[in-house]
Amino acid sequence: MSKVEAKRAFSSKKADAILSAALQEFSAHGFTAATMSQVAATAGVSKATIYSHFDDKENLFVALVKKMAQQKASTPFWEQMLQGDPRKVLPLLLSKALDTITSDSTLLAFKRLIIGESGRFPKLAQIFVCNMSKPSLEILSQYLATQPYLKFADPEATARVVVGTIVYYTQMQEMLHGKEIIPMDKERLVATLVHMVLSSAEPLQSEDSP
Amino acid sequence: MSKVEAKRAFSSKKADAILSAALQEFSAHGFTAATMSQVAATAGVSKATIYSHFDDKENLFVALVKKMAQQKASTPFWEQMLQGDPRKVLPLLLSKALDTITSDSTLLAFKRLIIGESGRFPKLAQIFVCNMSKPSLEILSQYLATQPYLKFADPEATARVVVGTIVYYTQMQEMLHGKEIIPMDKERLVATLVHMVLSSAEPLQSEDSP
DNA sequence: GTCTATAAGTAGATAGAC
DNA sequence: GTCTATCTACTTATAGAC
Repeated sequence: MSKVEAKRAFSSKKADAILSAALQEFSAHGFTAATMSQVAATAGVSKATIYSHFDDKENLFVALVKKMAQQKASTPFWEQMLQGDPRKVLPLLLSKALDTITSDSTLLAFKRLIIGESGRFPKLAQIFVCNMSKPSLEILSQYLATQPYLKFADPEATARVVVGTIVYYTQMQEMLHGKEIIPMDKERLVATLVHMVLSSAEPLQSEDSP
Repeated sequence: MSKVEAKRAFSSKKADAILSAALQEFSAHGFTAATMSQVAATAGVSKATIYSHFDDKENLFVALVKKMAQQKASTPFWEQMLQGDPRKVLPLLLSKALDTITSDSTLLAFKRLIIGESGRFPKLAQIFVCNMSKPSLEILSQYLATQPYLKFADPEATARVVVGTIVYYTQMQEMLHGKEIIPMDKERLVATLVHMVLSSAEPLQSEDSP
């Protein structure tokens, strides 16, 4: 990659270090409580260097969210898992999704940040929705809509129920520290959700008798 | 109520005004960005008066959350709605719940605040879960478990799916400003969710043939 | 109990040396 | 391009008058 291209993509060694530090600091303390001095220290640069790369604190925050949005929009993983019989695929997928989401504490803190600042930075919340929520809903909805032996009356709405259940569970248990207050076994939830999804579909034609 | 009782309940005219102002300011700007000067101005008192009622800023925040938790834990409304045939009750209840949640912008901002600060104030997040989330789940779970003509394999998990769907929808559409990005008609979601809940239950015995 | 005035500290942002 | 040193504004919290 040429120097010009690197410049166009806003990526340099220092800038990356700054954005990485910004992720840490903003996630840990929130937008306002995070200080430019601490971001500089974590990034191993001076404050002045930050200001030479980013206009101001707000701008740094915007750049961070945009970077995370395009980086974490890794849908290919889900797409390759969503193939085959829902009775086999859904339990595995949802179980795996729950494990992945609950174990990524960096992403957890980042989501706290986005939601917490969504009132003051609506545009950034929309970037998050556009790049991270929308693709998940669309991929799952698409999968449900194209099942050969199952007819879902409203695949889009069904996808909302599925994703909503997963997201709500992780928010309650992990994000809001509700594990001990409202305990719920992960597999119980997955089993119930899968059962609800499958029983709501009409069998389109018997797969045993062609 | 005697003066002593009023004191015991930590309620005085000034303290109430301060807590009310704190709700506004913290909700609008977040914990750190909200200033004690602005809280004082909104409450119509001086900063020193705030510090005579509450030890410090953090303490004021804690007092606010505790007050909101006991005030907004208004379950009696839902309890009286949850009576009768689920096929009639659930559509009405869920539709009403969505309307109520999406229209209360004060509560919306407060939830942003709780989630945003849940990393730095885990205890407050737990108070929220304990007083606002847990009761909803329990009441709905109880209702599902006691249906005479429907047998739910796991009422608790089913309640998670229902509440999760509702909460996720309001978070996406309202909290994160996703209305135009991922539009979804409210009634479509309710219809699909109700269908999924009912179709997942086993008919316990015919209600037409006793 | 409540206010005015102020102390003490820290934030974001920049000027100028290298 | 990056750093050190600094400026200005604002924050929490309090001391002392009423």
